Amino acid sequence: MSTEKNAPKQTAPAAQTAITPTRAQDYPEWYQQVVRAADLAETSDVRGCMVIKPWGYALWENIQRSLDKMFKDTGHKNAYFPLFIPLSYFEKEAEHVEGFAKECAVVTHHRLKPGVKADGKQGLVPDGELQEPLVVRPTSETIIGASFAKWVQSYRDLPLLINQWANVVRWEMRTRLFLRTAEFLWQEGHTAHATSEEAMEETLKMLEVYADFAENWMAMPVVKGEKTEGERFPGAVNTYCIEAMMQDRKALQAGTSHFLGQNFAHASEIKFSDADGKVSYAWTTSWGVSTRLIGGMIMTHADDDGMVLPPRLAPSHIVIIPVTHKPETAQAVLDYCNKLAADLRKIPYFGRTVEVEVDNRDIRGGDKTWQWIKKGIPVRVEVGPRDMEQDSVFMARRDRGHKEKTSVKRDEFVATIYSVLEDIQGTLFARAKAHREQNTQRIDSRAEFEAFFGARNEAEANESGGGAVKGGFALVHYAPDRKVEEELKAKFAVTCRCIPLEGADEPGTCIFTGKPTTRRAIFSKAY
RNA sequence: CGGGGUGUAGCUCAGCUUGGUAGAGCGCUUGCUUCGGGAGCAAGAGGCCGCAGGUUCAAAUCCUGUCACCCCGACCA
Repeated sequence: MSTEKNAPKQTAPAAQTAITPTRAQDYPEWYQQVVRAADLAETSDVRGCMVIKPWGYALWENIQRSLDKMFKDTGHKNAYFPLFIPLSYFEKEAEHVEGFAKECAVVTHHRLKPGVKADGKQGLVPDGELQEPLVVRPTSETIIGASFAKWVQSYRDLPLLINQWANVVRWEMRTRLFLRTAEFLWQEGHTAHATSEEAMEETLKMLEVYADFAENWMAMPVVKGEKTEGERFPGAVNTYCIEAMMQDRKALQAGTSHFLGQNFAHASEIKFSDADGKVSYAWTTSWGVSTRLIGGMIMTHADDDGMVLPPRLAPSHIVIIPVTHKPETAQAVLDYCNKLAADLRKIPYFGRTVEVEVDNRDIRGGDKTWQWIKKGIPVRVEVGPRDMEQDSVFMARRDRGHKEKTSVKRDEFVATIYSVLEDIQGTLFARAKAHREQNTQRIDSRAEFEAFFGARNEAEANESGGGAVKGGFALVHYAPDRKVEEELKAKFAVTCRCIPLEGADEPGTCIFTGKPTTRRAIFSKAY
């Protein structure tokens, strides 16, 4: 980051924050600092790849657990397919190849031998060239399609509802922790159906599951919508998505669900005999969400003091910090804290029990407090000799100011912790939703549209940062047109995020072409 | 792939223009004091200055090459 750049702002007296710079000063840098301060992940020596640290991985495990149950509840089974895809499989679907060709890692050799490397030094060099190169999966439609072709013979084998938890590799030019990394973790659902209607129903059902998860677990409000042609998944007939607004008012595509028609069934020969003995190609879908969701959670909830975790997914809910600087009471306080933790851990909370840390590390209390604030733990509790005497605890919530602490009777704390966590969860969602609504505008002319996004460009250009910055979600009448989208992207860095599914039809005219339309679309800058 | 920048202690960086074989802050270790709170003082550990050549009595510093990373662009279901 550039300290010179931020220096003028520091002339105004500002409250000290745990994260520097603040969101208003330099949002992208703030994001990186939050990831680091919260100990979620770090960059690795491998280009574009991240190391997910225990606190971040625990968050991913909670995402997995919750989503996995939702998938199972809707009839899906987990399976696992190879990391390597023969190049010839990949070539079967023309649009698909074209869409991914520029970002593929390719395995061409299968052993090493001593030799002279590219830099002229002695070392190990690849040897044993493969007859057919293997592509490290950027997505698995083709390799799973090959299995589906074997598994499906009759209409009685359908629907086939499969999910895979896996890593994938996309050789992106520019990467950012969680938001876009060369390797990332995700789940990919792949299903095959006898009819187009069933496949479409599945596509929308899973979109609904994603929206439910985003809003009710991540506390991240989303818009469900359909992508325009230009933003579609390569090879898909329709792509649906959930889009969320981040705190800098840019959109994040948080999940996608694709109706693939019979394109991949043709490519992979997924055929079946129907009840009349006629052979048909299956209708397939695919849908996925990734570790990008963690990036979305950060940019939705985190503040200038670091991460803020929604309780339903938080790796841990409560940290108890014993105040043990007086040796004569230290052990008693610690015992009291451990007993409190044990009682809290008996309370069920969204598929698990309340998880509690007793932080008895030998470091200063203030350090502990700030570390946990930065990690985003929902509730902090301090217990010292005086609290113990009164049988009470000193509680602070991450959704409120760090100085706002209240003394609560111990039994009341235990009795109300469930509703406190739920209250935090609700507050985070309400806050994010209000932010989105404040920054969503219905726009009815091209001039207004340009003012909405153009003003922001000027603000960015002169580095003024927060304050009067405009932009956000623009709800406009739009008749899909690739040329218009290309122009808007070039001029304003704005893309059509989706055409929202919800809400009544509203006839109008496209603000760019004047063609008649039936619904409004969302335009925004995006990650 | 085009333009710009940076590689010096675990982290953030200074030193380089005007060559003389290394510094600060934070972090870490130890001690004392302090502490219902992101402490103070003191001592200590830690780097062949990205890599390879070259110039020179002498290179973190100058020259050439190379690698890596970052930023802007292109690209990004």
